[in-house]
Amino acid sequence: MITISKENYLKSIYTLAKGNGNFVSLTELSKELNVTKSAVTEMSKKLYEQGCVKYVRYKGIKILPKGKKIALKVIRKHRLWELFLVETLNLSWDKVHLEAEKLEHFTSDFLIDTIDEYLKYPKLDPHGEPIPCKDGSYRYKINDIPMSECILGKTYKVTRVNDREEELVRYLSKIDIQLNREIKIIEKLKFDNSVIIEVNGVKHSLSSKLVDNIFLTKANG
Amino acid sequence: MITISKENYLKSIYTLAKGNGNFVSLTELSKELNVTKSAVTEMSKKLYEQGCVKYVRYKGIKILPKGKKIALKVIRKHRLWELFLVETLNLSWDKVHLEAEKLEHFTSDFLIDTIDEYLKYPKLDPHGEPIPCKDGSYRYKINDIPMSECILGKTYKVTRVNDREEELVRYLSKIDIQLNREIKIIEKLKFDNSVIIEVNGVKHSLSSKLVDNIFLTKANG
DNA sequence: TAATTAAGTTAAGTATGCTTAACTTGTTGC
DNA sequence: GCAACAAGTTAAGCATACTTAACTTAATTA
Repeated sequence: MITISKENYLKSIYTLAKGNGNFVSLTELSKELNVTKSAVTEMSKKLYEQGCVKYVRYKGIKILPKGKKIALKVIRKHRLWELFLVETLNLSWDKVHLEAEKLEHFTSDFLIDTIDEYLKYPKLDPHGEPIPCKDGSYRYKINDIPMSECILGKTYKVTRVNDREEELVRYLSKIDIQLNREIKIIEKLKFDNSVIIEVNGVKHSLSSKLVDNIFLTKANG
Repeated sequence: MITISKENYLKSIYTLAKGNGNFVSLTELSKELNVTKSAVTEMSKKLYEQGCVKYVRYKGIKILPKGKKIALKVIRKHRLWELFLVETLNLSWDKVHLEAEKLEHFTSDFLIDTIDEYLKYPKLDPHGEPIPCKDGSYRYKINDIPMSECILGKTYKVTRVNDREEELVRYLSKIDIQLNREIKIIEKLKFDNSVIIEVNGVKHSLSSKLVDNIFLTKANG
């Protein structure tokens, strides 16, 4: 039986491995899911028994095709819900993550396919994350870099933000950053890894944590 | 803590008491919720300890204001979801009940209020059931009778059907019965409590179980 | 009124998914 | 190589919400 808890574990394993299918450490997982390491060990064994993951004691956990399929299905539901709520109800992009986090587990395949069709098979969710297709493939390939890796003085376009950090998204709205907004990298401070950027002529200092969760693409021209 | 299971118990207690606040038998509840009587006994004690119900051993269970508030909130979420899915995604009225049954427990007050506003504070769901307001009151008072109590030869309008019976709703669609459709009571068979009706000039025999779940109002003229 | 039956209760047990506490394993720096 | 520490595991225990089986209470009816 794939429970809601298992869906969440698989989603986190897939996400933390960044789609590479790498091993994920159990400590990392426990932090992501806000549970103890022992809870993760226990669940790892169950997911292994169900053929969803490869689990090597003292090493970590790695997603397998069966688990990946489940993870992508949940991610698909999450991102389509986010976009649907923004599109139909005009919810702001900082409010949809938490709602989608719950709805994703209680939506039939039929309903999510209907939503997909209604939205005309969109490629990206409101935070710039690609939406998996019904068959588990992506309609869009990510091609951006975290702000921390950007080059000084250049101008970029914001193409993706981490929706799991509600406060981050809310703060970005506040300083008038949204998807496709052009920003310029003014300064990168080595000592705390913060970055100073310019948006619409206004300068802002972004902490290291913010900088790791904002993804950019080179602006055309 | 009000869990999903408790929400479902309270919803059923409220519904089975038909809003009168009467005692509900535990056997009735166990059938409604598809659990054993012992499970109901156990939960009754918990709901009593939380002040949601009055529970008298060997007698039954009766909803209290605290429990009623929770039940109405869940019912509100259920019915608004049903209507929202019909309105935005064009789902048919026989497909929305099961979806709403899950979504109702995972929808924030903020989200459901937004949906309520989007739908312009509707009075009725797709099956003709009144939708509770945010404050727990009803915008609409039911004023119909079950088909079993209708008078021979008269013409009525279908104003409400029991959405919990998916098959019933699907069958009604099949014989072209929808809300506000006019039907005429042709014959009532005593021996099995079935009723023969006429819809759009076509006669249909409806079993006792169907007849108990369809509610009618006298047609004007 | 006593027997029968339905309704309701209790006790013991199960699965899931957590926790804490004590432990083992693996890795890293000196 | 080994001490120190982080990572991971194990064991015992808990809460929720079920189950089955055996029981008690209440209502019905002959």
